[in-house]
Formats: sequence, C-alpha cells, structure tokens
Amino acid sequence: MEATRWLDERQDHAWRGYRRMRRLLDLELARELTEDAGLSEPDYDVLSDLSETPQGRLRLSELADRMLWSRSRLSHHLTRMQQRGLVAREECPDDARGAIVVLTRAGRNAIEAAAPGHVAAVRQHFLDLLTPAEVEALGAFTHRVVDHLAQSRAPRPRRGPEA
Amino acid sequence: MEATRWLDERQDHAWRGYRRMRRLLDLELARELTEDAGLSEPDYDVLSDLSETPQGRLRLSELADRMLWSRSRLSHHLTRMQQRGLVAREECPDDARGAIVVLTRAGRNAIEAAAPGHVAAVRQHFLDLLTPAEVEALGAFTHRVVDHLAQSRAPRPRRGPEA
DNA sequence: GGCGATTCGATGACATGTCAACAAAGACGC
DNA sequence: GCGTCTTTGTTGACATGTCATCGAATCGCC
Repeated sequence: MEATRWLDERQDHAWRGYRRMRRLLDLELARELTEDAGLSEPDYDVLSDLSETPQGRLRLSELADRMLWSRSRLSHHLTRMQQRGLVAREECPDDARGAIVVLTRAGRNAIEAAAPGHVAAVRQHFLDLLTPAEVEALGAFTHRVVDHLAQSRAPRPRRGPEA
Repeated sequence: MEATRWLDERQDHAWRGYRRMRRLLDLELARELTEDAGLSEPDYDVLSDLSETPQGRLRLSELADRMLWSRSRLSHHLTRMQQRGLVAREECPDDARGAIVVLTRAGRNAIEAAAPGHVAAVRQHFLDLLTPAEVEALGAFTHRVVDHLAQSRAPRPRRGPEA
C-alpha cells in the first residue's frame, strides 16, 4: 500500500492539455467534416483506410484490425454506410465466411471531395500551430507509446476492441 | 482552387501516431478503469471534476461547460449515475430553473478508490514513457492549440457541444 | 477424412451520445 | 408590472457503440 504518486505540475499541465485539446479538436474537425462533406469522423476513417489500398477493397477483419475497431462495430457501421451507397460488401473467394469491403464510386468521390478540406483543417487547427521540433517530438513519442501499448495487447489471448 | 497541400512525411507520421495513440490509450485506460473500479471514463471525469470543487457540488451548466459536454448529454448521464447512487441533484437556491449536482458519499468513495490506480495507469502507459522535455513540450503545444480552438468558439453565437 | 476448437461476420439487446423541442424561469427594455 | 427574448435543464426520438451469442466455415491434429 504505497502512498499515491500524484502528477507533478508539469505532468498535470500536459495531461489536462492533452485531454482538452483532444476534445476541442474532435468537435471542430467533426463539425467541419459534417458541414463540408456530410461525413462523420468514423465515416471518414473507414473511407480513408479503404482508399489507401490499391483496389479500394479490404477484408472486413483486416479493416477492423487496422482501425482498432471491433468487428461488430465495423459490421454495424458498414451496414449504415452501405445503405448510403458509400461501400459495398462482396463475398470472399478464398474464405466463404469472409466479407470483402469495397469502396464504391460514390465512396471514392466522397473521400476525394472531403480529404483536402479535412487535411487543411488538421493543419489549421493543429499541425500548423506546432513548431517543426514539436511535430518531430509528437511523432516520436506517440509511436513510442503505441509500441508500448501494442506490447501489452499482442501477446497472450489478445485483448482489444474485440474484448 | 489550389492544389491540396498534403501532409509531409513528418506531419503524417505525427498525425497517425497521435490518432493511434489516442485510441490505444483510451482502450487501455478504460479497460483498467472498469475492471478496477467499475467506472467508465465519462463516469470518472464527472466524479473527478466534481471532487475538485470545495463542496463537491456544481451547477449542471457549469459542469457541462468545464467538461465540454452538452447539457443534454450531461443530464442523461447524471440520471444514470444518480440511479447508481454516485451523484444527486439538488435545487438551486438562487435560480429556480437550475440544478445542482452533488457528489454523494458513495461517489466520493468511488473516485477516491479509482484515482490512484488511474493515475498510475496514465503514468505507466503514457507519461513515464516521455522524457521531461517531451512532457514540457506536450503541455506547451496542447494549451496553445486549446487557446486557438477556444478563440473560434467563444466569439459569436457560441458554437459547441451545444450545437 | 473426421472431429473438436477456433475464426469470421452478423445480429439483437442494451448502453451511450446527439439533436430538436419543450416548459419553466430569469433578464431586459419599456 | 408587462411582454418579449434568452437561458436552463429535461425529455423523447434517433444514431452510434458495446457486448454476448450465434451459425457457418476453416483449421489442426489425429
């Protein structure tokens, strides 16, 4: 039973800033995305990940893993996006259980229309406010944290969005 | 119609790292919080903000503003927390429309039991992985971004979680 | 090849968050 | 004081996310 080590002043400052920034940045980016392109952030992420593949198609589970989403969440979300015509499902040739998610023409149009504005917003409200050294540091420590967290997940039964 | 300025390599690295870190960190912190203390992150935040006030009581709208939540969201969430006995609502003496949110005994117990473990997790999975200089930089640029975003919100009709 | 264990994706029930509308009460100008 | 405009918090309908479960298909091992 140790005495709790609370955060010192700098840590507290950093932690509060981080959480507040996240919230405000999310609100602003989501707002612009809906207004300008009629997409939510999750929509954008799905389309963006799909469009980064050569064919605009990915196995559902592969996409879920990349996004760190549960298959269930992705399946539900795809159903909704499918109804809007942004993506389609195809059967998987080599695994009859599988589903392949495909970017439709409309989906590609949507992401191509949305991307420039979104990137501009990310710059305007975030990246451009950082010095090059800060951007460099951000890239360095976030990936360090990601690697650390991936450690605790990959080994053993594999916890995760999957539960 | 300008040509889009995409992110250069460092910016892309930083932006992807940031988003991936957020997601993994959220999953891990939320997981530990539920397992160890039976609280969700939103629960924790409500209790935490309340417990930082001298009396453990706040006007609903004041709490919503601090948390950057809509009043609606907070009201719904309080109803649920109230049913679990973590908070209570009181009438506001000087404004009959108002509601005052009060930390109950059980709520205080819950946050006091949860806090040490949560802080430890924040250190372990995040802050302790950063150099002091990185923590310093994080505090600096996040608050810079927060100030910038607060600018775009405060003036004029006041956009926000409020819609 | 066959059988048990695992993986895949879908689904329904439920928890949570958003949005628009509302009633009640304050604020303000007159 | 009075009418109007605004603020406050709640509510219900709906969108989104989570969790447990399921049937179907595959894998692994014999």
